[in-house]
Amino acid sequence: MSMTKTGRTVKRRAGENDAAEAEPTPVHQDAKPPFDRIVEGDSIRVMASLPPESVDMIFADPPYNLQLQGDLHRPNHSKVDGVEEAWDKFADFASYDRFTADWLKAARRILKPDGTIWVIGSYHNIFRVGATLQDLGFWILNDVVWRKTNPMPNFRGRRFTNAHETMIWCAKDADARYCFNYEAMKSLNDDLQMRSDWLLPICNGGERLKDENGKKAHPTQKPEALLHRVILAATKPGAVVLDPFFGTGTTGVVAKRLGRHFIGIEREHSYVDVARKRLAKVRPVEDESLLATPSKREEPRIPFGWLVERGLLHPGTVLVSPNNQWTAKVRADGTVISADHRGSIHQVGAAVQGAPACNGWQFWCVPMEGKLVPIDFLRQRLRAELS
Amino acid sequence: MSMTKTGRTVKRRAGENDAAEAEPTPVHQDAKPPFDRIVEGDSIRVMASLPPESVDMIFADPPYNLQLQGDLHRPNHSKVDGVEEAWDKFADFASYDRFTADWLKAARRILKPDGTIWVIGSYHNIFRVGATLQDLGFWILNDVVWRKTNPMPNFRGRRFTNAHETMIWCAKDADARYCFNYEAMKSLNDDLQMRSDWLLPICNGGERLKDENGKKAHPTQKPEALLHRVILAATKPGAVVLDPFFGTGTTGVVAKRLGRHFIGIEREHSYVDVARKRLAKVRPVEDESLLATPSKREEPRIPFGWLVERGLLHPGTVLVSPNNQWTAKVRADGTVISADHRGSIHQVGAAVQGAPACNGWQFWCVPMEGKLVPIDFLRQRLRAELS
DNA sequence: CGAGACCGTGAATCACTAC
DNA sequence: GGTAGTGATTCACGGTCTC
Repeated sequence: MSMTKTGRTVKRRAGENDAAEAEPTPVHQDAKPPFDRIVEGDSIRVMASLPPESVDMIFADPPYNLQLQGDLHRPNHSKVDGVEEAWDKFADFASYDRFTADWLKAARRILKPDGTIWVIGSYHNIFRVGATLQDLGFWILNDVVWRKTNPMPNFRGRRFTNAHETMIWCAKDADARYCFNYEAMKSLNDDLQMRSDWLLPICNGGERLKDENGKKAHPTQKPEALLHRVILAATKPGAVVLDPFFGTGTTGVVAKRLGRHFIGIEREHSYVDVARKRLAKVRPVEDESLLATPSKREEPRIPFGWLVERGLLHPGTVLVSPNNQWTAKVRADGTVISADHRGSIHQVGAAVQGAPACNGWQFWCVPMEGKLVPIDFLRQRLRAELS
Repeated sequence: MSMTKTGRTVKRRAGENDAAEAEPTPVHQDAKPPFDRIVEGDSIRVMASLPPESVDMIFADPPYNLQLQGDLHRPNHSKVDGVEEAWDKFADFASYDRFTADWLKAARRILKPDGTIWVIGSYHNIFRVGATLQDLGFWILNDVVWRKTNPMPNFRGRRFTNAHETMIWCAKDADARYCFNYEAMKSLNDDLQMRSDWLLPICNGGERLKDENGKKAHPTQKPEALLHRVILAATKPGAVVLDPFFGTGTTGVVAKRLGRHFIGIEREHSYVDVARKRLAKVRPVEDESLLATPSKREEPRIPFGWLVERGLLHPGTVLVSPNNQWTAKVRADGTVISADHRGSIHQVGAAVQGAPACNGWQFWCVPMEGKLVPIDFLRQRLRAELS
């Protein structure tokens, strides 16, 4: 069957031939790969000029094809600074797919047989990227979700806050002997297996590169912590890491710091300029273990609504105050309603008492085995399950 | 160009026609949709038998075992030699894509213009599903990550623990007026916007259905909490929710409990059997008012002039901005006039501040009992009278 | 100097009705 | 169908300013 490991291998060869045929003018052919350098130029052409099977890992942050329609304003009327660069404009899905297949074929040709590729994207493009990766014979190892601690909110209240991006991690074929530093990932995660969802802040503050006017140097600069985990997970020291959409060079910075080689390809001269200066300041670390900052275990906050979702309480259940003086009914959305008030357990608790504030977790009770038990008991039970 | 909202609309019509043409033998044509029932049979055929534009939401958990799907939809393939095997492998992805496109087209035909569809999957199939959804003209609203609190560990230590699944939520086109119960989701999350990453345990314990031998009734039973959030987010009470791969009926159970109608389609008799028994035990929440969260957007519109007509404000009354900086006088026709501007409360509010827009209901105040109260308070009073 | 208020901002496919 | 008008809508941080 085509989903077998053998099947993948056959397909891969086909993909490589295609890429080779499409190769335009060679640039570095027969030359040594341009280690630890930025090559200014078109990704596909530059990759086509590199020796086949010469890089250990590829990290790619291609244009997302965002298709933003009009301006978006915050509630305070300020305008959201969206991605308006020409490099993110594609005529339609077909041309985006063609672009994706072209650069992925070129990437596949230069990837070592046991190398891996990471591609990051959002729902605008990631499904097309993933399907193309599979079509070209790449073997998906994981899809990894980057959960942002501080995403931009949804200002109009019409969707869920878009709080994550997706990375697809692939080996070249199903039976490739790719590199995964299991132990490093485990120790980075308090000695628990690293999961496929990573919680990391977006890049801002001092790390965010800005020009002399305070304008961001690149609209989509990735945080170094993200690349740290990627490179640490999937390469050994001394490996060659290539980034075909180098931007301001985050991949190169982290690779260099971690004792890996990098190759950066970037078309925009202004980005190349920023990346060169940035890289010049980076010094590789002597002792790698110093960088293994364990991730903090998150203690999940438990919204009251989760008790309803999870069936620990049902819509219509009556909550009672400790003295039996007040009652409130549970609603499906996790609010409660008393005779005169509707809102959160805290709001309604405060309102019925005429108090300025109230801890609804302690105030509201449910009868259990003949006694009134605060709903905090249920929260504790749920927290134990969720941790 | 084809990526515009208009483009989407055109594409949608095409998709519907395709589906209509592909329709096989009608089963329930011209009949009322089989509300609150399970239909035993093939998803695509059953959906083709339903009236067009008749369901409000579709939740689908399609099979992603490409090997099993392959032989269902593959065109005739009698012999394969070594070379053709590569084609065969490719044909497998292609046949899964064909299967996906077929059921999604059938789903699209029966979905109301303002309905939405949710599809859940893992990295094995979700990229192909997402690309097909886009190709058919569906407009992605969010990709939502279900983070599992208790995923299966990775035993061989060769990858990250696969700790999540992905749901894609789509409207029928870019300019559809889909349903999103923003306030309900916000309430459910302690009054913070609901994000695109959801933390929920997998289905086990008492909720997990097992046969008399303790064997799981279904390999991938979804937790009811997941469906609770999905259905509460994207439907109103009374809506029709269809699940074309019903399994043991989690979608139906939650829909019924939350006062929505369900239609379940399932091919395997054993699953239908389990689902029927399970559904018979479910009792809907009695009080419908516990199910829906009121939203400001849906409240009846009250023109400012009505306050003047009804005597809650009089011509000549002076409105004041919260900081006492600006004033405007009420006119008999429901416009207001400041030193330099005349127009609606919104227009004058914006003009005096030099802002691009202004919500006059919140901006303008009247003194009441020594304090400045926004005129929105008067609107609420009038609304109460009129309801 | 520290605490707290205030402001700016991030890969964003972000209304709806009435005329 | 196009245009104009109404009016609903934000979380986590980092940096700066104020007291």
